[in-house]
Amino acid sequence: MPRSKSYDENMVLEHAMHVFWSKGYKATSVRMLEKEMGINQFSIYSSFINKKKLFIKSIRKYGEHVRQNVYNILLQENSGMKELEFFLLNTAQKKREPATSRGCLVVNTAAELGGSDDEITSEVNGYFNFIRDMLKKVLQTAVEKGEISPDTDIEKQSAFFLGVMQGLSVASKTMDPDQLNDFVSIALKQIK
Amino acid sequence: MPRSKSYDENMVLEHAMHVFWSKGYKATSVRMLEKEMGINQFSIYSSFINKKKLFIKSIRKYGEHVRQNVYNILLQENSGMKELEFFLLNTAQKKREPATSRGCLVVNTAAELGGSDDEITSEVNGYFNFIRDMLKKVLQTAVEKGEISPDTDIEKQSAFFLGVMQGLSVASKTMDPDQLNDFVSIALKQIK
DNA sequence: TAGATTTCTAAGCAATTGTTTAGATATAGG
DNA sequence: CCTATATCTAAACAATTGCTTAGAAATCTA
Repeated sequence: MPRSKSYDENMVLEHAMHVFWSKGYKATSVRMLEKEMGINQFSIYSSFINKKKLFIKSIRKYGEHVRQNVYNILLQENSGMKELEFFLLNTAQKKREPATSRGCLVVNTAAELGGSDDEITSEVNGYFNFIRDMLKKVLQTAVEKGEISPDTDIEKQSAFFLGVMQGLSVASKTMDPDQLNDFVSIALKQIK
Repeated sequence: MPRSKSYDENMVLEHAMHVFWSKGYKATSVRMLEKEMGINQFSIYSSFINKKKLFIKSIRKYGEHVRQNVYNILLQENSGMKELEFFLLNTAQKKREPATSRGCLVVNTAAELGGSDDEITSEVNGYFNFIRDMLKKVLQTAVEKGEISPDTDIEKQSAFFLGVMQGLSVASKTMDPDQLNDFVSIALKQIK
């Protein structure tokens, strides 16, 4: 009997994610979301309840996005040091593209909202746990492949590379490509 | 003939800086600034023109603050590797104190506002140039003292440690003290 | 002490914020 | 082809935003 939705919740959520990614949480108004998502405020609230819940869903969507388009190589079963090296040098080089100068949505969120909201904080922590777990696995594989020393302290190194990636997100907005390259190169050289 | 100001512009600016530091630019309202600075909106606008200009002055004030209270050791003429090591391990350990979980105001600003405003962007860049120059000098001294190899590429290493410090600001909000320690330890070990 | 001049108080401004609501519109099942 | 029910449009909501203003209060010079 009911009327059917004229939009795909998954599609409009992806648009919302990009707005939050570009502008940050506070600077994104519901009016902007309306335009960018292509649906009315009523529809936003009926699908996502309120702005904060939409933001949290956007962070999750961002997680899906990077899994598929950014960390896909690192998430492959046999990815090791070569892939990590390629990934880091590659993201350092991508600086010129404006899409990269947005940095990481989750790093931006951690910086903007700090620990001011519990739900958002736990979402942020969940994301970084995922990144660290991914790094652990990559480093473990690298050891098994003999690319790095079997004495490598994977726990410490995964914390290190997570820190480097967080720094990279900020640095991508403030450093030129050469400096970014230096930063990443030294981070990598250290483990060889 | 005129009436005299009942507040010290320098004092109230310091209070404004702390509000921006804790809450970020967008999340800080002029009403909050009124309360925290202890003066009326009229006085805020008569002394600082508008919110953005007050924010920029707050960033500069933050620069003074860290020069005197955070980087004072590193800024001493003969500071080298020992001081850099002490500084990094120390800030990694200070995590439990809530004052530290605010991260760095300028990193937060870079993340929140990206390149959305030219004046603010150039203020952010100026700050990071100062940090990198400070690091260069410290590393140069470390070479002269024989603490690190004379072959050290100071340009690259200063970019690296700047990136580490930017990462540290984000990580201080998301990592536990042990992980922070691991992050910093590896960053330091690499140069020895 | 008088008066010129600035600072302060506090109310008010229009614009924007997140969120809600009333009524028109469309659609699937009987 | 109805009609129940959900979706949409668009206007409105109170609260808050950054900023301004009119008038009262205070102070230094003369």
